[in-house]
Amino acid sequence: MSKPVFKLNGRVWIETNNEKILGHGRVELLERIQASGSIRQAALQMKMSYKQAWDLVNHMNDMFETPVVTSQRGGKGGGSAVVTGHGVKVIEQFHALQKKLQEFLDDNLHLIQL
Amino acid sequence: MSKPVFKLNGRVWIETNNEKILGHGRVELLERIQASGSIRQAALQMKMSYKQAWDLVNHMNDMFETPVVTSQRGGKGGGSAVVTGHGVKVIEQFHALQKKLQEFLDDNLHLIQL
DNA sequence: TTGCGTTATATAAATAAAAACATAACGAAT
DNA sequence: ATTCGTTATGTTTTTATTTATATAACGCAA
Repeated sequence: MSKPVFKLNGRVWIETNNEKILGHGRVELLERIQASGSIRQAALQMKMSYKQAWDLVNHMNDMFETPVVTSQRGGKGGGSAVVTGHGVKVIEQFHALQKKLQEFLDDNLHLIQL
Repeated sequence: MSKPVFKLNGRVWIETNNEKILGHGRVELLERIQASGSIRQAALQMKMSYKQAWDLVNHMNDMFETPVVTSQRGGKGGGSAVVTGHGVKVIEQFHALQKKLQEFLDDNLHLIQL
C-alpha cells in the first residue's frame, strides 16, 4: 500500500446520563425542519424514514425541559412542524461548538505523525 | 421531567479516504494486546469476539504502511502477538490527542446553556 | 507424536438496527 | 361529506451487524 494521507476527524455531542440526546445528525434534522416546516420533508431530504425522524424529534422533546419542535396535524398542507425558540438556541449553540471543534481538529492535526 | 444535567462528550479518530482506521476502541485493543501479548486475551477483556479483534488488527495493519501488531502461531503458549514500535507510537500519539480533546471538552462546556 | 493454546480464516446462527408498511387522527379546503 | 398531506403510532419485514461455531496451521513441551 502506498503511503496514505491521514485525516483527523471528530464529533461532539450532548448527553445526559450517558444517553446521547443531541449531535450532528439531530441538529441537521432540526435545521431542515426549521427550513421546511415539515418533519416529513426534513426526513426525505436526509433520506431517513418519517418514523425515524419523528422518533428523534420525540426523543429530543422528551429530554429537554422545553420542546425543540412543536407540531400539529391536519389543516392547510396536512400539518406542520416548527422549531421553537428553544430549538433555535440549541441549533445555534451546537453550531458554535462545531466551529470550535473544527478549529481543534485543525490545530491538532500536527500531533499525528504516523 | 426534572431539569437534566447535560454533559459534553466527543470523540476523535484518524481516517484516510473517509474510512476510519484508528479510534478510541482500536487503541484500547492495541493497549490490551501490548499488555497481554495476546489478541485472544485482549478480545476477552474487551468482551468482543476473537474474530472481531483479529479483523480490527488486520485492518489496521493493512492501512498503515508499517504494521502495528505482529503475531505468530504455535510455540510456547500456543502463539502470541506483540505491538510493534510503530504501534507504540500510534498509541502514544492518540493518547496525546485524547488528552487534548478532554481539555477541549472541559473548556467548551460553557458554550451549552440549554 | 500427541496434546495444548493460540493465530488465522470461513461459514452459520443469532441479534440488533433500519426500513418498509399499515392505519388512525386531524383540520383546512373543496 | 370527501379529498389531501401531514402528524402520530404500531407492526412487520428486511438488512446489517455481531456473535457463535468449526477447522486448519503452527510450534513448543511432555
